[in-house]
Amino acid sequence: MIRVAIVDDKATNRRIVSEKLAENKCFQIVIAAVDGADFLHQMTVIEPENHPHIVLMDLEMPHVNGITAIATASSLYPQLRFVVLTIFDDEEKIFNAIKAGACGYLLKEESSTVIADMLINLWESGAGPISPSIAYKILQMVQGQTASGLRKAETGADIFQLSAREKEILEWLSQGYEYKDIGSKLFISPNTVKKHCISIYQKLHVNSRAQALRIAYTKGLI
Amino acid sequence: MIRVAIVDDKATNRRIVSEKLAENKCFQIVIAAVDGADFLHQMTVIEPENHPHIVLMDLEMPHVNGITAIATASSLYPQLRFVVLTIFDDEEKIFNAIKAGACGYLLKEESSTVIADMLINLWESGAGPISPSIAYKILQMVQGQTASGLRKAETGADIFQLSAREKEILEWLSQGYEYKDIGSKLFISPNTVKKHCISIYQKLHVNSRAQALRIAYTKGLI
DNA sequence: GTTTAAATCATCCAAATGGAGTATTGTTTT
DNA sequence: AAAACAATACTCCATTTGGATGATTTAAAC
Repeated sequence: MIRVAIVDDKATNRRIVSEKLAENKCFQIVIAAVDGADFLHQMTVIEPENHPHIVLMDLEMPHVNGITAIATASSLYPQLRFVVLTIFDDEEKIFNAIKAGACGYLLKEESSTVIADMLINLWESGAGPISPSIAYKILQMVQGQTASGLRKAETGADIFQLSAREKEILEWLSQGYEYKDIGSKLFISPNTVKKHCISIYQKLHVNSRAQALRIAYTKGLI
Repeated sequence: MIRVAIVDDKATNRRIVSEKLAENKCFQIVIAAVDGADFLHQMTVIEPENHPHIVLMDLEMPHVNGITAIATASSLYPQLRFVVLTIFDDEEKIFNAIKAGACGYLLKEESSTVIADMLINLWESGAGPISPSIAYKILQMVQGQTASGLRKAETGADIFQLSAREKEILEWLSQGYEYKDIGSKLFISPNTVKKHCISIYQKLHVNSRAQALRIAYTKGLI
């Protein structure tokens, strides 16, 4: 029997989740709390042998939000497994919840069987349950291609007053194409492409492709 | 119709995957390659309008392994989506594959319907397909509780197995210096610098400085 | 209406680059 | 001891690049 705590400020949500889990007889709801403060308090009054194994935590709650509650409770009760169960899937919240100590992150839109299966799997194998779309966002965090890692193309390119055509050609240059390739793509002579390149180098105050690409990459021109 | 490439050194595996996808009429296998080098070569001879949308990549292959192939190809063909399809689930490989540019990571044990569903979802919504147990390992990386997640600093350049000297020369190249400049700085012949450069290009599977620098910048080698 | 700027294309030339070899010298690894 | 690898260096060759210079056309700016 897996003991589960539900933390959500909406009574309707708590009831829906309870009913979803009730379809499977191996779950037992031992705590239903309205926010983080309520959950932490109930944990202090319940006997340790009746502590929940898994805590389903909503994020948007009054008084003490889910992130804070996870961060606090995971320190006080390291044996608890915290699963975020929410409708929010923005990177900020995902990242903070994970850093706070959540071992899983499920969207409320998941079907009851999926949620039940994943919680049972968490219980049996220890693998945290994660909704596919959340998993992909986490992957992107590891990849570093989001939020912190992305650069805005508009700001950098205009300092050097490159014309639209020059920006276009710089883009192709960065892809590794040579004069005649770019000429074919744009239906112009390779000589013209070369002319544009030299103009670009002059505006960037360099005299080789590698130097131009260095500026392009480091200043966010491409 | 989703065009798919399969890269696996075992003919049996390629056939099994083909048959799994053949159950769903919306997939079309456009490339079947035996290793990374084979795949990269086939990409150069196929017309761009027939390029695959999704590349299913095994990791353990002779000549050019999957990680290197993804790192190279994702720079050369940014529009491709790379999905690792393998039996391995150790953190080292997951981490390297993600850093190399994979957008998904599926275990071969997944059923054909699950694989098909996730690839279709990738096609329709852009969300990378990730097996649940893999997703949890990625989450742990973000949490910073695992070994391979912690030493992320060194990994970038090591995917391509560049020697220390080659990394050094790649660094100078990115600064915009030419053979003779670098030779003077390192007290070696420009001929030797050139030799190193060509070795670097071979390891990166490119054939120009601009292409090498693109990979270097986008994969964090410099 | 003239000026200015951008985009187009060309020719000539010197330098740099990419590629295929061959070869020597040290380390490692086996 | 042999094999593999890394770093060094060279030659020969075709291609690419950077630069200078001149020219035409079109569109926007004054």
